Amino acid sequence: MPSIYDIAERAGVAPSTVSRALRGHSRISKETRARIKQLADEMGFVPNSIAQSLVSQRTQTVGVITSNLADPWVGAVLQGIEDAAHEAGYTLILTTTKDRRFRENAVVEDLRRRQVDGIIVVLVYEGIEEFDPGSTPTVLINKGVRLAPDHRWRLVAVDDRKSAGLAVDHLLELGHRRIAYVGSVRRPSSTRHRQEGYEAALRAAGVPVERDLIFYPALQDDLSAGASSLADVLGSGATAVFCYNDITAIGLLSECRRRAVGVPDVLSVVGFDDIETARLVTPALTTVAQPRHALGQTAMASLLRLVDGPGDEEHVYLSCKLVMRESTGRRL
Amino acid sequence: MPSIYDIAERAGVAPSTVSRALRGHSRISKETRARIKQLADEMGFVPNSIAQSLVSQRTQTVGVITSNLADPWVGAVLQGIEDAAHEAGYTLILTTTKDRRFRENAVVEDLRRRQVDGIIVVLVYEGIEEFDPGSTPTVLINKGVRLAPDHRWRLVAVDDRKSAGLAVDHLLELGHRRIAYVGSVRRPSSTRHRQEGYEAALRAAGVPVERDLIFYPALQDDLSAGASSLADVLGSGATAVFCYNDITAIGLLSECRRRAVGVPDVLSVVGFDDIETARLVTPALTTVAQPRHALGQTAMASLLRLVDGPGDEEHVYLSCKLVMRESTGRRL
DNA sequence: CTAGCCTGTGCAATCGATTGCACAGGCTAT
DNA sequence: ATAGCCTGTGCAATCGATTGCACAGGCTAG
Repeated sequence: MPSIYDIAERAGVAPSTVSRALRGHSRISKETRARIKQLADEMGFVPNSIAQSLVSQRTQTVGVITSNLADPWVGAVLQGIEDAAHEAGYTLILTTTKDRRFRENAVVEDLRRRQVDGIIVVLVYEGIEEFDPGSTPTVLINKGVRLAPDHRWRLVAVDDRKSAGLAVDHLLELGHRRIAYVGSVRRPSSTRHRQEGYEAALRAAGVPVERDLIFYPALQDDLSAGASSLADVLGSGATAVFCYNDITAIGLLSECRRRAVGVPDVLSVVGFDDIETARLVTPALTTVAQPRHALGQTAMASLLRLVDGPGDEEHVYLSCKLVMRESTGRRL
Repeated sequence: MPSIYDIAERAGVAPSTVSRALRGHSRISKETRARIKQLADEMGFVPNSIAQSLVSQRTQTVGVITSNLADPWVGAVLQGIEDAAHEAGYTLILTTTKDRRFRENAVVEDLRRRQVDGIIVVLVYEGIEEFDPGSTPTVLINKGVRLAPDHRWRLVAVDDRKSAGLAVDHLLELGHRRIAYVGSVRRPSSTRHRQEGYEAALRAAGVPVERDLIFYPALQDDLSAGASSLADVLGSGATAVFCYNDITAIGLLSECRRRAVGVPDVLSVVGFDDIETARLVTPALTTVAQPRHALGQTAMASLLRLVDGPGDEEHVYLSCKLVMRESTGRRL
């Protein structure tokens, strides 16, 4: 790999002249510049950004900490981050916590060694109170956690409360009055927010909130939790149900099929997340789509502002979109 | 951020002594070492790996080029790469081609600037004949492409031919004799390999290959392609069908439902890929699972060998596994 | 004719580590 | 007693760039 020294020698000038010629310094004569540029091309010169970083004290790099790369939600967010990073001339360094909570800090040390300009944390699990990014500018993207605004890092997240309202409003508009909520025991924080949104939407429509329309199936696995909740949901006299997430809704949907419960005729079902399967099942699932790509983009934009000036960034909450498909219909 | 110079000053020794103490050089006395280590801790010293890389000429970094991070297949492979990389003390630098073919070379230049020790390319599309990683050790993971063994880079891929055989053997064992194949017009290379595997399996069982059992629906979208092929498949008198991928199979499955065609009673259906949806649809889809995580791990292991010695690595083809679910059954 | 300015280039320090070589002092072996 | 060895530390070069300052030569202005 040729360096500017090799070019300098061949061109019969000093390395500093090569450096200046290549970066277009104004005091280098047109001829010298052209000659050096051509020589660099011929020799296949590629500037060593490691050396550049050492002097500039900037790596043009941001570290990304994810829980699990195989999670499609994480992947979509990551793509949003990458798009924004690429646009700004930044490159991503990727690490994972391998779904083991409290491993975040070990990972941060690695990133600090590598002198990342900033850190973005993308997690699907809750509970990272111990996390400490030190002095490195950090933005957190999380499915569920809602942080106090005085934390040292910034949060970009989905507004669970408002988004849940979207689903419930849709069911109300279809004429449903007895609407059930099936929550998740695994996500105490975000399920609570969605339940709050559910309740608020009902109240706003003048529909009383009834405790016996709210279910928290005890199973750890969302799919079977959803399936197991069907009996209760039907027993409660509900004509529609809003599920914590798509997996729960799909579990419930397949149980409907097994028991020949018509969807949406007998029961309307709404999920949350808009995973790929939602559009693939029959009937296709009506659900609330998270702006996954935008989460990533927004986080990156936020981080870049943090890296440049000590901007007083606020936490950002993005709204979701309702995606109407075939699993919801008018109350008959 | 304190450097070894700051520590040296405080400890009253030379920077070289600090460096040696911290890395456990044998000629540094026990006391000096302990004193310096403690001082480093107190000052919150973090070694600057940028500076280390400059002298060691190694960044302990591999560049990963992906087509699209939002693709779950890519995500799973990536996780395999990360696991193996982390184990070996390497960190990943992530870039994408944003699904635009022929952008790979632009991305490579970026990685070379950053002095990556090696490159792994993870693509879902075919056709990268122009790709040139230069002198950087490179391993390619691809869903479909089969390369001549004299290429400058190594390939880690799934053995499409053999894997397709798994699916067809399963159907043969269930007593099926008229087995259809639904291919994809979008993946000329890999669909051909799977079709070859399909034909080979039939022949091996003494079942003649019939051209009118092989379909290539003209639609670009796999889901509707699958759905649209059902009429032809049934018309051909097939009692079972092997689809190019899960999306095609799922499209076909939902068309079965719409037309009240019993699965697996009337028609057995097998897919390929084992996407998440395969286990979520009803009936759950029997399919061929790709060792996605292992693809990543193997590629990383291969790359590390390439980085160390100029090993004469061969291309590696991994086998898939059949996942039996509910969409296949005995021929009635 | 000379002081001062502009243009184009080189010198050398710097970023934060690593490492070959030199050297001082104490010890052992002959 | 002295040569030679070991131990513990420091000096200075190096990796590949960037950049403030110096300087030479040509030009313009007075």
